Amino acid sequence: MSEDEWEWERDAARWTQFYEILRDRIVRGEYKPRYPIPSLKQLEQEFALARNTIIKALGRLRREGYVRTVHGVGTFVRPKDDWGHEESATS
Amino acid sequence: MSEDEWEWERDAARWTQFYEILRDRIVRGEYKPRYPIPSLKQLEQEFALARNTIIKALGRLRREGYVRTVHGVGTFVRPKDDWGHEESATS
DNA sequence: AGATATTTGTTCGTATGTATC
DNA sequence: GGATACATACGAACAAATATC
Repeated sequence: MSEDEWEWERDAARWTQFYEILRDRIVRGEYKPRYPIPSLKQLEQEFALARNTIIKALGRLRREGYVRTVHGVGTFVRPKDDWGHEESATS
Repeated sequence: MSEDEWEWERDAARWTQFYEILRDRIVRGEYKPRYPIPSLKQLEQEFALARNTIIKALGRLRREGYVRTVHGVGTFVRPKDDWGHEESATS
């Protein structure tokens, strides 16, 4: 634990780099379809990022079909077939 | 929708022009007393302005008694009696 | 049923870096 | 140099939806 100290690049926005990290974890299977990714609070702590920054990255993952969010519950990885689809209707 | 493309004058600061637009909307009654004006995010989108620019305009509206802001909630139009008063204590 | 905790969502506040005029 | 304006990022307050006890 406490990897801490993420090395954020200076030439790219943090929320974009963070988006890529999460997307990689999904694609690599570290976060599996139908399961929730860590909560905002956990992500805030793991990456030492502000809530808003995380939400911005999740918004992109959502738009691109990688995750689905349920208010008050969590954010879940969607089936592979949905990835990169800019919106679909599947679970 | 998507009026987009506001014609900003070149000879006046944008935040001043924007302040005048909001003030007009209040005076004309488009934004009514006791009701909230659009959120920062909405105003950012409607006018394609930076957050800071909007906040600067709201600061003047606040100082002149047109609106009252509650952190985390919104910015509300004040009663007509308060307009142009450089600060009062009314709601 | 009710109270509390968790989680996501929205809102305003502030600060910094960069670029432009 | 100063004022303006944009993008980014952190912080904080408040709210809504859900889950748990």
